[in-house]
Amino acid sequence: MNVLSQTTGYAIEALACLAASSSKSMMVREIAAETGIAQAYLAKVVQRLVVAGIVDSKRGYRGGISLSRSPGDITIKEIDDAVEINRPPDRCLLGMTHCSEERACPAHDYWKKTRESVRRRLTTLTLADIVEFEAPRRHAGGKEPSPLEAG
Amino acid sequence: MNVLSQTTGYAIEALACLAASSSKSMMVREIAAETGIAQAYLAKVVQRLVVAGIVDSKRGYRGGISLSRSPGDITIKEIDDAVEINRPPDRCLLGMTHCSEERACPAHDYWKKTRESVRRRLTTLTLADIVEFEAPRRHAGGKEPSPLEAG
DNA sequence: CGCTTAACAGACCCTTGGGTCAATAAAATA
DNA sequence: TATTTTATTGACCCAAGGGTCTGTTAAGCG
Repeated sequence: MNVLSQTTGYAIEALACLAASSSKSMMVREIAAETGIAQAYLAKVVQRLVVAGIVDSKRGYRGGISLSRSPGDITIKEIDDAVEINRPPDRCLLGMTHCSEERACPAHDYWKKTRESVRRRLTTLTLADIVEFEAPRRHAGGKEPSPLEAG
Repeated sequence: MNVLSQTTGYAIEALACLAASSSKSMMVREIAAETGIAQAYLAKVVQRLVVAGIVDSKRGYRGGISLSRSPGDITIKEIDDAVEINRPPDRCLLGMTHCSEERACPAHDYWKKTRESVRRRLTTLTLADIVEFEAPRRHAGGKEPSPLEAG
């Protein structure tokens, strides 16, 4: 489990941005501009979300991406699983390579419980929670003036 | 904070091996053989422990390394700090890059508490605990018990 | 139809952690 | 003193995550 990667963080931010938008569909370019994530890389991340069925995409003129479900039905854990393709197995808290269920380290049970707690948190937390939580700072205007909004 | 690196795990295993040994001093080569850690790399890891003052070293004939203090006085956190030279700052649970004390993510407080709990655990746990915990399997006879042994 | 547009896909780059290898420095001993 | 021995140091190697760049495909529009 560990902590979510920077890339997963991008996915969450992007999806939150998409969910908070008034328009159902957005271009990757717009999301990149609004979140400050590098566009080329975000495109790759989004692709994984498409494959996982979390977002729908449409190519070409007036294309873009949109959520395939309601934000409340998209869990953070799900996003993480979609992005973190072939992730390494859970690591021992103490970094010991031979630590396992049969051959445990002194912190094994403690860490197992902690991981479990985190996992619960991630399966409980949905995209809707993220959006709601970020709502205030969105209204505050944010740091990036969002050049596209002016149209 | 996150989880300790594989390298820190090596350091812990090596120090535990050293602490459990009947002889006060051991050669890096011996520790490598006993723990299964690659000798050349272990030498580098040990070096950091020397610099941090956790182990003393003596070069040349009949040289080797030894603990500078009693195992009960060496905490896991301390070992981690010694090994993890210029470590990156704590990351957000959700991987969000802009998450900070002022601009928190929905899991920020939860994760802060969890990290704190882990930190306490690591400052409490000492090398002596590791040794004690591993004592049984040490008596069981070597690293790979070789399943055939039962015969 | 051709043009434009935006998602998609692949090759490539850079940094970091883990790891090897060869040379160097100091301590004991013959 | 020469030799052996072991820690120490620096150069280099490899894989993975994060990131860029250059196309290629599929939509809409005139």
